[in-house]
Amino acid sequence: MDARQLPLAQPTQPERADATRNRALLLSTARALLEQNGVDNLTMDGLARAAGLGKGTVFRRFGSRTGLLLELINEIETEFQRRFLSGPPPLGPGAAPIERLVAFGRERIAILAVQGDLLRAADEGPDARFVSPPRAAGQLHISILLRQAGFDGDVDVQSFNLIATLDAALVLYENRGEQIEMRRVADGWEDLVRRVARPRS
Amino acid sequence: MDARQLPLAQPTQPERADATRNRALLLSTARALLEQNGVDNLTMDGLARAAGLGKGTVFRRFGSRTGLLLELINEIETEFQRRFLSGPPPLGPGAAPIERLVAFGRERIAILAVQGDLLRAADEGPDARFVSPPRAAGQLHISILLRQAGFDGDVDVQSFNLIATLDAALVLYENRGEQIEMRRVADGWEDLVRRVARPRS
DNA sequence: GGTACAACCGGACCATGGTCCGTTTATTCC
DNA sequence: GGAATAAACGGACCATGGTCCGGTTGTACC
Repeated sequence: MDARQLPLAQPTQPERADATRNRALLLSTARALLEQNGVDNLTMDGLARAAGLGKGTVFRRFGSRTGLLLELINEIETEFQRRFLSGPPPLGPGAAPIERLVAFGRERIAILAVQGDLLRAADEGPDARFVSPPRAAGQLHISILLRQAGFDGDVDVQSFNLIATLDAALVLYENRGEQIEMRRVADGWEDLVRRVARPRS
Repeated sequence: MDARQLPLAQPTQPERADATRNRALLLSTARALLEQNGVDNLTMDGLARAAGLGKGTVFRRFGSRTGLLLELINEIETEFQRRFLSGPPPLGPGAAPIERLVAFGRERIAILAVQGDLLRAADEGPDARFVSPPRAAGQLHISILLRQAGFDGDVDVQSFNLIATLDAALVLYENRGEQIEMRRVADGWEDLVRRVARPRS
């Protein structure tokens, strides 16, 4: 059992009171703007102005637009993580590894169906896409389950392959661009997992 | 047998002579800049200046930076496409479908090992990533081979899943970020394909 | 050749992510 | 409370992808 958590979730170094206040203000303002205009229209400058702060402040707090989105997503990801790490089966511990894997993907896809746009926007940038802590946590989880299931292949590589299959942009494109219902995508995940997990030859 | 080709490869509507000339000039200039400075330092304005043309011209010819990169890549993709559509086996026709699938991924990964940065840069943008003609062609190819192999699952969804596994950014991250040798990535592809293609249950 | 028109060209202009640095302010320690 | 310091702040500034439109030029047709 690996207890790695989202770094975002743990309290960071002591932050000055005004900084903390502004972070909270920015996050709530961002959420409001998000709900109102959608993620595509959330600009850093606009957020700064709406919060009555300077643009520099926004960047200092979150580093980049992606960083901001990552914090906005944090709640969703943390909740998901909690559920697959310690929630009820079949997602959480207690069910067979394969069943947990199946549930993991199905849950993920269900989340994407609802929060897809935000999740997708959050891992933009061709590089940063793989560095995000939530993604790393999910991949680690897959690795662990694969091993527990007695997977007899290259766990590292296959965990990359499996999680790539749950990429927000990919799933959203299948669904919206290609008109494939989420149900089929989810069934596809289950089928893939079961095929992959069977002993080799 | 589906003869769909890269739209890029077929001659488009008659283009005025100066336009054609400038397109060629821009492409060769871009290639020179690319070799010299790397893809990250190729800017549209810089290209225009280096070619002695206006920025608007560059955008008119290629639509966007991604469009330009797509044309730069066209040669590589067309060649690859030719090989898997009509080249010698096991990549081309003549080998068993599964073997062709295996060869397809291995070849793709080999190409990424060499031209990775350019290929990755070419499908940026969270949306446009799936629309690019080369990708569509590759996915279609996978679909066809899966069917020929008698695959008994959801071909559409699994072709998405399989091709996602060969994404440039993903493979490059495995290799460079996680220090997984390309050989392992390629072996992982083969293993994945063979597992997926076996009859269900 | 001349004329008309569509296509092309250029570069000013815009939007937005990100950086910089002089100024302000919270905090700590006397 | 006051001084010292590190952190935070703000907004001007930069780079770059992308748009626009008035002027130019290739091409077709007479």
